[in-house]
Amino acid sequence: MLDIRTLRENPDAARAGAIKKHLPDRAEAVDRALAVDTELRGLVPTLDAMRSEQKNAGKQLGKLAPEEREAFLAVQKEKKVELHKLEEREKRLKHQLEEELMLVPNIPDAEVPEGKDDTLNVEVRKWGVPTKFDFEPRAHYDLGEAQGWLDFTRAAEMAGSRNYMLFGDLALLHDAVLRLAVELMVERGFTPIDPPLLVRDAAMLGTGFFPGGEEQTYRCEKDGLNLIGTSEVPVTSLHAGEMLKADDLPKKYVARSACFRREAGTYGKDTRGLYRVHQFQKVEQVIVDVADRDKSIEHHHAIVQNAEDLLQKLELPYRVVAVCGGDLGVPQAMKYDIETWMPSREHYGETHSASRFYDYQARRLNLRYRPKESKKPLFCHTLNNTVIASPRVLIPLLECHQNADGTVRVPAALQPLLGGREVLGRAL
RNA sequence: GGAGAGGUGCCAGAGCGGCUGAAUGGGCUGGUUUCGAAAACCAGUGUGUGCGCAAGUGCACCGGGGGUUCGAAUCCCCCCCUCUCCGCCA
Repeated sequence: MLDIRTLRENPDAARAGAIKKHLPDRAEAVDRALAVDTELRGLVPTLDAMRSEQKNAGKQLGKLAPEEREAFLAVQKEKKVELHKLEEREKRLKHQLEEELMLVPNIPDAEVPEGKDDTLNVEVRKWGVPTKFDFEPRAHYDLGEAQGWLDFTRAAEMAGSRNYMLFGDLALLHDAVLRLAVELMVERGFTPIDPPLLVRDAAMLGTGFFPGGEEQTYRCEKDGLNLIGTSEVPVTSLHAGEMLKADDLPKKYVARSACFRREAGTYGKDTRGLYRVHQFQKVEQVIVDVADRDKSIEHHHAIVQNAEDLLQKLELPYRVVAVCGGDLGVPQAMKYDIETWMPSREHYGETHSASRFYDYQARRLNLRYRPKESKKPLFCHTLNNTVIASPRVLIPLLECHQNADGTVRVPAALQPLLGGREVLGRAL
């Protein structure tokens, strides 16, 4: 969340930010928060004075003559009732302020392009060229089913739509690509993590998925737990409530986990194949560092580069886009997506999402560090990016690397993880 | 699931109705000492928020939320978490 002071000093920036994100109702939260804040600030001095008086009165009690005591206590009792009423109101206002503040989106950076949805994202750069075929290429679902690698029918039968099962070499490829991603990141100094998949609301709220993302989240109501849609949630929450040492920063983590998404409201969208599914595996990179905007931007570029390097090892053409305001999430200040070429879609399809938050998440998570120079604790900055998400990345892997006979070429980087094999599948 | 023990500042750990925002130790900062360092010694050092140019000062905060009381870190209730034992189980 934003600092209430930011709202007081520059409410227009917060409002404009929500508008740029095409969240007009969230812009209204700015004004509601400020109204509550004003009321609260009017109340507090009165309350402080009353409490101060009460405290001192208590200390004087012992000095009083016994016959004076009874009258004194009667007066104190009355004052207590009055104080209690005001304290109730203070409590309500504080809760309200917290609620409204949680609704106010992070302010998008100036460099975030204007636009209402992903069609207005702006291409930043491209690597490789969309694959050309001298034969009729197959879509991954046709290829996969023909090879006996994929079964959507039975998966849907037992688990509902948007489910899949991977078999044989495709199951191995899926695992190999995830392992390659983890290896690359560990080489680059990231600490591997296997995180919890079920988390409390605090983690969802802290990372900015709640309020707002409840409909996208599978919830285990019996235990009050939520299945994560990304390991960003448990990993960024790792140090919630802590006071980190400046010397221990930056923290760089890479987590591999299953991810679960309800995909509510996407009926009829991307219904075929492995593109939009309820459950997938993702390797995610997370950085927690000091509160320095330039450093955050630097990290941001670095984590995008990490993902690009992996895609290049996988020999997949991709492009990087700067995500526009309307396609930006509530907590993000700036986001790059990486889109990988998917022949069956005849388009680049989103495979990665790299966000920087500055201190927006850290503030919600109460994630702080003690800077070296000043002694005042500051909120950390957080960032994250996909390293790889599978099976979605299997779409370009199968489709771009397919041969005319239906076999699939294995990029050199993956061969050691697949027993040295250069080709998967049989001639169809 | 059953039975106990506990959650206090950056960390460890006392306190168990007012004199406690909190002993003590560690850490950290500054100083003395030293050619320099270590050690030793001295001093300072919580977080948030209000007022103030500042020095300073009011208030809140001892896992979270309620309650008792003129007054709660301390007493009572609920919840969360950690640990030990028993049961169950991968």
